[in-house]
Amino acid sequence: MALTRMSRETLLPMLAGYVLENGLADLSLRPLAKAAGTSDRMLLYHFGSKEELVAGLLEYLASMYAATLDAAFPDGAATSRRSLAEVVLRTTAQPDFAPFMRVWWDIVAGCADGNAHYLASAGAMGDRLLEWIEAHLPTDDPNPVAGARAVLAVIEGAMMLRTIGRGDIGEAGLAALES
Amino acid sequence: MALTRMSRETLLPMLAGYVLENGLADLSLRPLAKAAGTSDRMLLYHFGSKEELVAGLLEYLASMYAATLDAAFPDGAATSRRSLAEVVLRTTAQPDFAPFMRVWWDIVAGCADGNAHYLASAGAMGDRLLEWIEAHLPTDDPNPVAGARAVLAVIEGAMMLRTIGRGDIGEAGLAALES
DNA sequence: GAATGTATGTAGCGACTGCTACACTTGTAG
DNA sequence: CTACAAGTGTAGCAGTCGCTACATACATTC
Repeated sequence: MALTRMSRETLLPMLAGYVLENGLADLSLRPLAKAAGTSDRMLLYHFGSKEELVAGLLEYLASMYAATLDAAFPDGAATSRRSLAEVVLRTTAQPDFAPFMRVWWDIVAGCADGNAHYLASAGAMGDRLLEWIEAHLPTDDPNPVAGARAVLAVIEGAMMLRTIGRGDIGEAGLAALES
Repeated sequence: MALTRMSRETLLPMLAGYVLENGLADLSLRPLAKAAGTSDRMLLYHFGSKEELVAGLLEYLASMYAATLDAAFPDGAATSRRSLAEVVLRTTAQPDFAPFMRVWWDIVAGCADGNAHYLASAGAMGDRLLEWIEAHLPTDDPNPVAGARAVLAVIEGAMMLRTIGRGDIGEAGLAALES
């Protein structure tokens, strides 16, 4: 019997795993605790309240996302804005990415609800992706700052369209990046 | 005391009003019924179950959205793809539109969750907006089919970025439509 | 060895959830 | 006038929610 002491740090990865599988919208403490091998009582002990737990979780997910980004996508500069967008879109379409996408839209919905924690995390993740895009644009891109924003907007739109079952529209929309 | 008989048809507008104000994610029957001047008991009587009620609600919202679209946006063809996107983006940024946006992201999150009702409604709304865009492109657009898809992808991306507090990125991303 | 602070289990609170049973009133049709 | 279906109020079901009270372990410190 490994009576391993738990802390926020040891718990967060397991909690994140559960959330990635079950979404963030209907999160409740008891099943979450069970999945992490503890009790709702202890989650509240470590985090103080559900709200603080979710806040910590979002921060953790954002850092996890930042760490994943470089690993998930190939290195080097793309040959064009459009091909860069295609790479990102193709990668996020992988089944491994689906859980993260599901949580992502929960976060966006939370932002629309005015939740400050959600806004902070979503903003951080958006900024992180923008940085990554800007760093991977073709080296001869005439305007990397504007280009990265154009690529990001098109990518996010295509992702949303894919989520609502209109992936074909999103892919056709990539043509916007042809200059 | 107007003991007006209620039916799905008379209820739906009030239910939609409540949902637009309170979101779709945490919808529960009792407050919803109260807002509509009835009881949870009667909502279930008229709709059979919460799931059917929500399905009817989504259908109603989709039709409401279709009807609103033409009214909300000015008539006539735009002068460029970009200016068309700007009009849509500016219009959806109006405070009147905020409730609908909030529900919209709830619907998208529901789609990511795999809910078929949500997928059907979201798809219908996406298609409707695509049609509207295609009809309002500049008359001399070389490829309206592709152009509408490009505009839609950029718009939706910009809307999402605005929702997560990165409206500036979205606006800069409109540059993708400069050809 | 006593005291203290950290960690954990059990049990339960009040509020809320979708939903149902049952009785009652209506409006309408025969 | 009667019969029947549609509509509605009251009450309550079993379940879940976040959260708390209380008792208890254990490890460290004095």
